Amino acid sequence: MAKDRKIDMVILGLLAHENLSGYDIKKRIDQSISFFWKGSFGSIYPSLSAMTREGLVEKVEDSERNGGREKINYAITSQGKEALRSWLEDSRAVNDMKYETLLKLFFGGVAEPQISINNINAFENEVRESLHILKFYQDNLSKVLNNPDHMYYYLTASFGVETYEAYLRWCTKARKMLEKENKK
Amino acid sequence: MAKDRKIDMVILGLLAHENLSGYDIKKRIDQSISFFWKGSFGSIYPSLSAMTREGLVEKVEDSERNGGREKINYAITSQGKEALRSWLEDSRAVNDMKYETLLKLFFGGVAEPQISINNINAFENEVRESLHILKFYQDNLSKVLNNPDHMYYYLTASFGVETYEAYLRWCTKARKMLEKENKK
DNA sequence: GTAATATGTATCAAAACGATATATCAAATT
DNA sequence: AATTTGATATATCGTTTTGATACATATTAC
Repeated sequence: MAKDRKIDMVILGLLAHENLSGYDIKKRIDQSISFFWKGSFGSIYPSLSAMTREGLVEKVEDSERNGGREKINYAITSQGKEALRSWLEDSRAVNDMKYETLLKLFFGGVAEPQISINNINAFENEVRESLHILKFYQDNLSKVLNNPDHMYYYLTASFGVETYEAYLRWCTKARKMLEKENKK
Repeated sequence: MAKDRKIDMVILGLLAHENLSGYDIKKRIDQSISFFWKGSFGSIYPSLSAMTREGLVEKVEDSERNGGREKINYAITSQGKEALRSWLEDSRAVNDMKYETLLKLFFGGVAEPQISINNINAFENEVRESLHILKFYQDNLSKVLNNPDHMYYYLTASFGVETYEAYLRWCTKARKMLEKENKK
């Protein structure tokens, strides 16, 4: 992977809006972008250390600490903002998928069709659930499109809705084909 | 990541059909499944060594060597077939996305809308190209559906076509919204 | 002839994952 | 009042994967 650290951009992007701790960053990732990007503590904390050393972020006082245990808050620096911008302005982007469901389906021929049907059903259930949540986000965001930031969030949510609905259409077609095969 | 090595299943799945070398495996991955799963030499060769040690695959003679340099061919063992099957029969699957395009869009608010339009255009061009190839595959596979294996390949190709077309529809909508914002 | 390209195996540093360790604090339970 | 539970919070470890590079042989092009 050598010399890239995409997690840096995730963190810088989030810090561009508000100061956050490593724990907060993880929460934001899980809540808002996890359907198209994930991040673990094992990459977040080392990235914060590295970026502090490199001057892209800096530690700030834990203001408004009303209870809860002490936390280390980070702020983006002007250098960090520059790094974020130049990444944004570079239209090259790597979109990397790992669909274990498709991997199993691709090799489905070594087992009975029913096995593949089960795998598709499990996938479909997960997708249905996530789609529900995504639609809820999309709906809420559609009401605050006057705020430019929210428009960007709305567009990513819409991407999710559009693709997840495509997944479900495919599930129906694929299952039909496999059930036909199963009856042979 | 600890204790999983998904690349093992990719290799076992491919070896279930024919004996292959590490180099061949890489080619098969790039040609057939790269739109939903990737694999590098840096994971393939260590996996082959580990699985040989564990008895899931074994080295076989390089039959039909008509020129070309010497290669190390591998075959799946009965133990390997068992491992492949029990993975297939487990309907739990992790589908993990890394859409750098969406990441950039999510943080689009820190730059001008034109930047995001450029990013979407770059994405759209890539998708259009891949869709072309996927449709070609799908078309060819639709003619040989009598072979059960080909049906599974057809279904994965169809998944790609369905989702890539959804991507393109979304691109058009997103661009429109951003162009409106750009004129403000 | 020789330069460029394709074939082939292998390893390395860096990045990311998922699990785990450790600790603090608030709320609920006993 | 003491204890357990669970949320908050930081950090690190072993494992997997990536992408780059090294190295060597065979084929094709000029």
